[in-house]
Amino acid sequence: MLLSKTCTYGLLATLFVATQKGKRDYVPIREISRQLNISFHFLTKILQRLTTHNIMNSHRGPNGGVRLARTPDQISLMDIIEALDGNKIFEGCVLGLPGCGETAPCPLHQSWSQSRDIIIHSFTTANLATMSHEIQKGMLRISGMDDGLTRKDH
Amino acid sequence: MLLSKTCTYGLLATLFVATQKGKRDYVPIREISRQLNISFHFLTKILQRLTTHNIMNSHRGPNGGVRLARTPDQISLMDIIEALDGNKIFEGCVLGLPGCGETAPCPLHQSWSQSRDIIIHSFTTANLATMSHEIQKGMLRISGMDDGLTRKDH
DNA sequence: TATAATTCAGACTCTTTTATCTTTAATTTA
DNA sequence: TAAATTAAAGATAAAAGAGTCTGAATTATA
Ligand code: FES
Ligand code: FES
Repeated sequence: MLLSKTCTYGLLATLFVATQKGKRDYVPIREISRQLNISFHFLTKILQRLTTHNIMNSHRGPNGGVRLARTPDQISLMDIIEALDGNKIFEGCVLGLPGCGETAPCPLHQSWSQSRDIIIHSFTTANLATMSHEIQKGMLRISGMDDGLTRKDH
Repeated sequence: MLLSKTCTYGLLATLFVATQKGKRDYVPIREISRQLNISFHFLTKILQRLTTHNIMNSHRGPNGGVRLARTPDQISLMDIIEALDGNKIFEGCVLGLPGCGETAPCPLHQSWSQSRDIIIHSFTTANLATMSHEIQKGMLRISGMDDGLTRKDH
């Protein structure tokens, strides 16, 4: 997998929170967990990291939860990916050779670097504002990942 | 990482064997291990799997080792990737949602599926024959991955 | 036939990722 | 102030991936 589970959960949760904009101040983690069918405690850890990376704000107590720390148009998908998976996942040679570059390319370099640039570009330019609009219009989905398993800790 | 370590080692080893074409019949795994700085026992397991998938032939005893089971132009990188990482790594939604497709795309579907097609296409069309030629001409490299660590089991 | 070279096979360890559970601290509301 | 709600923090467990080790089986060759 390109992205870790931690990262995909973090992206989905952030997108979900973005769609809740205006409905309330903070979104409880427990509700995100239930809506997206992600383990509550696992999700808590992920959102903690997003909080320390200044992507989310959190608040305890009744009516607490998490909210976006910045306006949605100032948060790109890449921000979230870097916070959770680090900024090294797109670096380096796909074959593990040291020093990926044109001077000493590996057999896959040409095709890989081309794809990689496309991915990086789209992840960097895609921000939460435009995406949450499309989600709200029903053009994109962020759920439907129910795997039939029941989790105890929702 | 897109490809597992098992898979990258398998690709490098196969490319190395392809460049040895003509020099000898079978290439000993121990020599591949030394040349590419990959743990001998780990590599042995990887090549066993390539043997059962009919990508390699193996031979025991003195002058034994592995060789390509088919001519290099009949083995694509995708053959090796599928044998080692399975054919599911390019399937499915990058966000883990069920049923990746145009009818119910996730927010990343557009950019991801585009890059994915490029990668799949290049891995499928790239075969060992053309690559080993370029490696032998010094245009592409498959080694240089020495990480400074000394492995005990070369 | 003895010996050395080599793959084959399985069990085992170590590390990282993923997930769960429990306790603590902060906050609101009544 | 008491009770309810919620995130924070930490300990632990389960699963998968990566790597190691030992011994057995096979083969060429002297
Ligand atoms: S050198 Fe291998 S991907 Fe660039
Ligand atoms: S639906 Fe997510 S990548 Fe296709």
